[in-house]
Amino acid sequence: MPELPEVETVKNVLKQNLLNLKITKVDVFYPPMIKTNLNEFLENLVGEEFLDVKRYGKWLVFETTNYALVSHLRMEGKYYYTLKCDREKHEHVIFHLDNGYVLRYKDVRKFGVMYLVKKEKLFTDTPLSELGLEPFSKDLNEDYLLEKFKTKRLPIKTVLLDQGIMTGLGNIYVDEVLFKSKISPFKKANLLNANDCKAIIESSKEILTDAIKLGGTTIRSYTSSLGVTGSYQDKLLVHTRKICPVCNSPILVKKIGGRSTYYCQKCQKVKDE
DNA sequence: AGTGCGACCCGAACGC
DNA sequence: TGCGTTCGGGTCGCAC
Repeated sequence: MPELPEVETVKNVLKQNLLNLKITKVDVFYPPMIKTNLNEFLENLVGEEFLDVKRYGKWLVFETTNYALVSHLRMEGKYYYTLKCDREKHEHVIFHLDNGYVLRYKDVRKFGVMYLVKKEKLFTDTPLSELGLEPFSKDLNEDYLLEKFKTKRLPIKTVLLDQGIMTGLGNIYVDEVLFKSKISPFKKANLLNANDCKAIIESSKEILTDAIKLGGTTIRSYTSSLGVTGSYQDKLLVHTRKICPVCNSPILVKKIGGRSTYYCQKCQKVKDE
């Protein structure tokens, strides 16, 4: 389930493989995942060369000669880079390359999406325009979070999943960040103070840095795909755990905003409410 | 504007 | 064993 560390890992592997290769043909087998004009997607990438691969939040961006191909893996999207071969089940987009290889996008649940825009439209005509700050941004500080949080009466868990405030955290790492910050996931965001915000920022950076080093988290049994076989799952402190590693209390699981939330009732108390 | 929730998908896991 | 049901993961779109 790709969150920031998984996407970062995939990005790095793709970048190692794709630079300077040209696209000779594009196949789309599930058109609804292409959110910009389908014919332009099929035609405009032909002859384009991969110049860079970047990550913004959980989004992948392939920069080509003239275009930006924006790709979100959602929960199960994967890329494979292999010698040309037959399409396999659940592969929805195949980019043919000028070295005899293909870049294949596989997504069992078909939740992933792609956009193709002219490079200069990347931050105006795609969902990237809606993203908040990167966790590692210099502009991410207590004041920024306090300002964003002050109008939000939703649980902090829900607010940290809002990619328009801070990008990159998903269901797993949000639980980890709140545990490390000793903040209850139920606490209303507008009730957090500067110290809470500071803790969230520091925890996020530490956890994401650590997870990137380990190649991300692999919770479900993934077949080996490009980049996505991390080992951070072994370091998770609350998510999927039964016993709190700090105080040995049972870890509780409850739904917040429809999402399974793991937390320690003793270490993560709701204060000042 | 903020909030709540269904929709999008499909296979694995679960219950009977 | 076989069947039906539930669940999950990120984001969007709609209604209030």
